[in-house]
Amino acid sequence: MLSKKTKYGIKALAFIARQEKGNMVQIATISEKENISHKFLESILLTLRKAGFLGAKKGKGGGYYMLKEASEIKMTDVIRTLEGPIAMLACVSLNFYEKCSDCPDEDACSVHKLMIQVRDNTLKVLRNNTLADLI
Amino acid sequence: MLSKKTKYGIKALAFIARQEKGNMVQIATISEKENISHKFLESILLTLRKAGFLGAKKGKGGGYYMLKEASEIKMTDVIRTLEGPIAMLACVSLNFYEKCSDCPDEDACSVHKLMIQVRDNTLKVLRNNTLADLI
DNA sequence: CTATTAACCTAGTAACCCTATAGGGTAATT
DNA sequence: AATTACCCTATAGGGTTACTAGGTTAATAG
Repeated sequence: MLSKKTKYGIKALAFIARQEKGNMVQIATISEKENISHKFLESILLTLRKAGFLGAKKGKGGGYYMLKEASEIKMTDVIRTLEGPIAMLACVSLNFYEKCSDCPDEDACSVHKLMIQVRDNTLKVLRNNTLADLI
Repeated sequence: MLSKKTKYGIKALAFIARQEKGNMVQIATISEKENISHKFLESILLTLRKAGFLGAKKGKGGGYYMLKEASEIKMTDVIRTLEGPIAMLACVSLNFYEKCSDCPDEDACSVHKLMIQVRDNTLKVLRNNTLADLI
């Protein structure tokens, strides 16, 4: 299950992407419109800015804005930034791989093979969807 | 990410299904072969028995055994029993639906639509795989 | 130059869940 | 009598989640 952090982050990104180009969006605006706690959202947007999805400007008239076109932002990248691994098991994760302590031989593991199939199908969906598709 | 409970449960089911028909498998055997804590496994197998996947027999020569053919056990059912929802968000779950507190209109939610796609693809894989496919 | 605005940053935190571990007793079967 | 599942409680460390509090820094308006 996705954490609220991820869910809120995606909704916030979509909100910003819906604005006219160059427009600044403030935390408070998103917080109100999307029913997200102001402080929690603050930390989420900071993460997204540091990951290169957003730019920010301080002071009056400041706020957050898109750095790229929404169509260039793959949902895989957003979710990996906010949530971490997309795979259901660390031993089948492409970006967050970890060996299972209980498995001497990964290739012999029945669960492993199944979860690779699930991962591939999930990735297919998330790679084909960009932020633009959510708007 | 899947919990260890689910992972262990699937491995245990696969282990039992690999035996000759009618054979009893004891907790201790699975625990040793699959590197799973005996007590933890005990509670997992109990869950699986109560859910109707396994039968059990007490006393000498007792143990767990399959109640159905492995090919009749869909992975969706196993995972729902052990893990709960398969969907990434409760608001797109077929069996464990819950409304999101922050969404006034589900159909307008950008994340919702995406997660339905993910769910459908995941379900496709898990429904097409039975326990027999893991062996 | 000052006040205001709004993002930045560091902590902290309460509640909850995960992954067991431990112990003990009961019930059924051989 | 021995074996093996069943069932209950308790506990405990570690981690995550979803925030909250409060101060700092940068930009802009007047």
